[in-house]
Amino acid sequence: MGLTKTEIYKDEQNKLASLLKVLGHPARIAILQYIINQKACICNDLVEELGLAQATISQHLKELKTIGIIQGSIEGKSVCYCIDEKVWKQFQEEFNGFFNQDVNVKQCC
Amino acid sequence: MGLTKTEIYKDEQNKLASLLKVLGHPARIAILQYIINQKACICNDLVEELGLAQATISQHLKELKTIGIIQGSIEGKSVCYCIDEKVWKQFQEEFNGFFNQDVNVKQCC
DNA sequence: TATTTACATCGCAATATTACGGTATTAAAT
DNA sequence: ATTTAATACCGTAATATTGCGATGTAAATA
Repeated sequence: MGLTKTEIYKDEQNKLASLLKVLGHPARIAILQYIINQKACICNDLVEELGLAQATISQHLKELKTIGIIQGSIEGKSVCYCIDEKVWKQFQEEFNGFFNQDVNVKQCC
Repeated sequence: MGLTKTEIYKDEQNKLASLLKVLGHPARIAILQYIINQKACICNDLVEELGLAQATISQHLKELKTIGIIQGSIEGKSVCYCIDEKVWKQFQEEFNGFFNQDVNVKQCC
């Protein structure tokens, strides 16, 4: 075990859950916030901002890249990471679709 | 290792990440959707809807209860789970605050 | 009272995640 | 040409998560 049974869920549920899972780590939230506020964009700046090893930051950046929310472009010997606006907006819609839906609270509890 | 270094992040970042982490599993998304749509509310109904063992469903329900998004009330020998509307709305705001913020896409990438 | 039903909890095995040191690569600087 | 700097990737140890069978518990029912 330790393996999620993805087969039994709808594609949408798996997709939404996997996005939320990637975002469900404080380092990745922090990285996104730094990038969004333009406090840092270069990997090495993030290493100094957060107190994590370079290998660890690189790994988190990779996961964020996997879901497409950021993209990196080589800038000399550094890499500049930015939000992919298109994907960010897709996610906004995805999350709004779920979290901003009407909750049917019948008086069963 | 394998232990997240929570000390180095802001409280808000840790909080948001931990909410997202709990929601980052398809079973928990599916459970929330069933409850929201009133397709199921009783634990045992969820066991039949999803194809997971009762122990597993119970564990996922527990995690959802931990973040307060659902609450359970004893109903004879069953337990009825419902969305906690107050908490749900708090989460909406929390998520909207993050995902609906303006993304500063400077032309660095 | 004995049995059944609906859950929660425990304990385990399998797998995943987190964090990091070490190393390879590539580009700039010397 | 060598060195330095920035980063990706690999392997590994520690820990967390997933899923489930087994067991315990409380309420309903026979």
